[in-house]
Amino acid sequence: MDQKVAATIKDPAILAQRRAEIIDIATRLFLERGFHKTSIRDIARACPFNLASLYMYVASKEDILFLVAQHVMDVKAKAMAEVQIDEDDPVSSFRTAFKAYCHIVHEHRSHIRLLYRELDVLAPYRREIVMESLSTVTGVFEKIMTIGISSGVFNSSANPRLVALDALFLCHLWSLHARALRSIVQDVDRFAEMQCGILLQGLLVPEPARQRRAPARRKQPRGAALAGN
Amino acid sequence: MDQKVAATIKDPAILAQRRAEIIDIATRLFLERGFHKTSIRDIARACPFNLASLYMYVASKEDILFLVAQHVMDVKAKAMAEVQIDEDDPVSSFRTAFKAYCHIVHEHRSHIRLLYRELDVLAPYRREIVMESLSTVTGVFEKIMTIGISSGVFNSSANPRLVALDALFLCHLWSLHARALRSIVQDVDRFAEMQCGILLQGLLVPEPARQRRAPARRKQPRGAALAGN
Amino acid sequence: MDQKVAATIKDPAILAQRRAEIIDIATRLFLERGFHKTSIRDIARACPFNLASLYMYVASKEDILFLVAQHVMDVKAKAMAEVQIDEDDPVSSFRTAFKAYCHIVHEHRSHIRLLYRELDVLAPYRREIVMESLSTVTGVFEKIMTIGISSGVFNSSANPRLVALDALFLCHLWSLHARALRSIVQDVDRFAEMQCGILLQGLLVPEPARQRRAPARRKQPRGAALAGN
Amino acid sequence: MDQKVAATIKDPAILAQRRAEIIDIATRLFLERGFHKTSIRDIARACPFNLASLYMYVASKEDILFLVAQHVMDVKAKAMAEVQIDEDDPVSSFRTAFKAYCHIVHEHRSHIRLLYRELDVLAPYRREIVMESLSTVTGVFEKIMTIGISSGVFNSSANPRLVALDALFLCHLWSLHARALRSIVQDVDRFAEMQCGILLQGLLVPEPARQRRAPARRKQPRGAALAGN
DNA sequence: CATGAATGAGCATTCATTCAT
DNA sequence: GATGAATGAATGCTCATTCAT
Repeated sequence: MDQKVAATIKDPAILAQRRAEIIDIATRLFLERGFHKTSIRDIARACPFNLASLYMYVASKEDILFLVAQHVMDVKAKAMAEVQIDEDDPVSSFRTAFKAYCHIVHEHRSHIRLLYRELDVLAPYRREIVMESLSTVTGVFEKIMTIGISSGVFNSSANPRLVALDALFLCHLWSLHARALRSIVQDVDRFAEMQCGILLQGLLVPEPARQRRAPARRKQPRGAALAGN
Repeated sequence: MDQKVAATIKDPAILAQRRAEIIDIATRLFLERGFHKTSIRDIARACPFNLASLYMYVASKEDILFLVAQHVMDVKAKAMAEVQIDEDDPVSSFRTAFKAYCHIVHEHRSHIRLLYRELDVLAPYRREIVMESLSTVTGVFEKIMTIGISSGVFNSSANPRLVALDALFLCHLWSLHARALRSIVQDVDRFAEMQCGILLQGLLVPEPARQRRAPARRKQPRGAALAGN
Repeated sequence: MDQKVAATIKDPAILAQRRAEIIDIATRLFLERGFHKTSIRDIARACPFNLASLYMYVASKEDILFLVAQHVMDVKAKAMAEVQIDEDDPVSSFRTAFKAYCHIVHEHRSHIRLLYRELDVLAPYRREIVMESLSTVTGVFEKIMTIGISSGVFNSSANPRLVALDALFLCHLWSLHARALRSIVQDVDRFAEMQCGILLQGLLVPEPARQRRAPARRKQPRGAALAGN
Repeated sequence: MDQKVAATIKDPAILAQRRAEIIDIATRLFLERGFHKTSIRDIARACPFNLASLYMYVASKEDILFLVAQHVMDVKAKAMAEVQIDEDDPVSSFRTAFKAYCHIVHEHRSHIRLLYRELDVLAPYRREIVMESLSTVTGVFEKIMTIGISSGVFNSSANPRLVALDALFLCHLWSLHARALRSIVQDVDRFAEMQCGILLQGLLVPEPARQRRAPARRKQPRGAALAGN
């Protein structure tokens, strides 16, 4: 993971350890004040080594952001990789994966916000390297979708990759629009269930079961309709 | 929209015109290099007036970002307000609104990315002012949902506000992950249709039509899972 | 008094009135924030006329300080000129003048501090013009001294002009070292008396009356000696 | 003396040397053009190091003024501390101290003027730190006065602290009003003698020696005037 | 391998003053 | 005579980075 980031130091063990420290400290500071308002001096000050030394493990401030971004993605990917998924039952698999990812998002909600905010600082090729880590997550959903479609459980018109992306970002909502969501759902579990329900069942009531109450066209929606959920 | 941003100038006509120029230029530069890497000097250099004059129309660099953000939101809100929606048919209303918003997002895709990136620079109270503009869009979806639910077309278990937020965000995907999407869908129209399809119909094939190929292994009945908790 | 300050305006009546306004406002602002931290815009903002108009009555920021300084000196000089002095009795004249000037200093203590602080901003020739106003005050003391010396009441070895300057500045102490004085004397009246006493009587006990209590050489001064006053 | 002024540098020797250079240069510039008209760039330009380096030794422009002020006070205090004073003879002690301080004032006359002018720029707590150095000087006079009073040489009605302040200020006159004094006394020595004479002996001719030429007109007996109230 | 010192380039903002109308 | 708009020139300060030791 550290390829692409040049160092003046030779010993890989020291390098790894120092970088871990840098990542840890920088992440904390970037979260607190953002990338641009955190100076390299701020980072060095919090490090157990010198500002000049820092430049032995890292070649520029951008490098640090890259390392931090990669680390965040790594942690998320690993967490997702550990989720046990029963491939035999696509529906419950989907649910499990969705809920799991929601929890991961919840746990790293500020990191995700950080990435959405600061990733554009990176050179395009690095941005892409970071973004590619997403495939660990989308891959899970894609696989489930493909299985589900071929087994006839999932709508064959749904594009697995698009659905995977949707799933991913519907979870990210919890991090990106926390404020707006707070008035709708209080905890992640409920959020995960609701989102998953919408995604799986869709909004439409299935034709046969539908009974139009129309011609009702009142502007004021019925209390019951709103309270029903 | 210009309230909350102080100016040293008196003539409102000049103020409006100059600010329009500033917003235009700043938007372009912020998109190119980001807010922090764009200096006030860069902006002034591209303006037909002096750096000191710039401060007659705007009191700080943050003001400019605020103006830009408000402008972007305004344009989007106005475009959305012009969409004709037939309230009698919630489903087609939803589709129309969704597609319309997708197109708006498409047209302003870079601006939206800008907002996601730089909004955190603003003072919280200003961030909120900007975010409140979203209600113009979510409001449309919320209303459609409420009508649809009360008329029995939409699933009564769906929370209108959450769905509205989902719709919005599913459209934003087009802006935020254009790159990842490019390999899946080529044009907005198709994107809009697919997303709208997923949202409306869900991923599950309706029970009666389904023929399970694999041996059933459900942990709990599907309906129960949604209604439960 | 307004000579030496150029104006673009012709009508002397308007000029005088406007300048009076400017002096008033500028004095207030200079006292509050000092000369350098008061911008010409600050002054104009508090004026009933425009910043550009201000430049019709005054040619530069320095001009304003000059006007203010002259005004302050003028007011003090006039106040001193009104003091009734009985030339027949030099001692009581001296006392009266001293006390009167102490009160004037007290009344304008912040203005005096302002002058001590900011006068060096003025071009030397202007500084001198302002300083010359002091002669109104020193003149009073000089005259009293001269009379007193020739009538044998005052020590003929005392230089009238030096004494006059001393008297003046011993009064200024009240303005310049207010802080240090606060723990010694509370009100001007007492201060005036004490200072005047020292100046008139000197510190030495007249030879004939003196009785040395020596050889006492204790490091701790006697409580009585300190409490005696 | 350098406490209270933060630095980014670690080596105290370099810090001390650089600060000495800064103090030296800044003092010169502040004297020439005043604090506000001297820019940090002006100072840096005259320094053997860079503008950015300057900020390694000093954290703000105010710091520099503080350092300069402290230095001036320090030098004066040290010079005063070296004056040999014979406590057995308060009168000659007073004279020695007074003359010594006059010479110190003479040597640093421009620095004293600088302090009177610019000290108000400092934050109050720093102004106080600087002013407290005055006690080194006033302390000397106070002590002499106290001894002199208790041994009956000095007028017991004189407040030692006020006299100390007066002595100080009467010396400062040489710095603050050099111009006005030039026509009265040419050199410091003569000035010191005259001032000291006035202060010690007072203006009044002792009663027994006095021969009034004018008809007496006293409003109240002299002694009463001093003791009264 | 480590670090203290150093710096060129840059930043947001302000201000006294002028001038066309 | 009055004023709104405009600006050239500074100002105090910061920062990512380098390099001699």
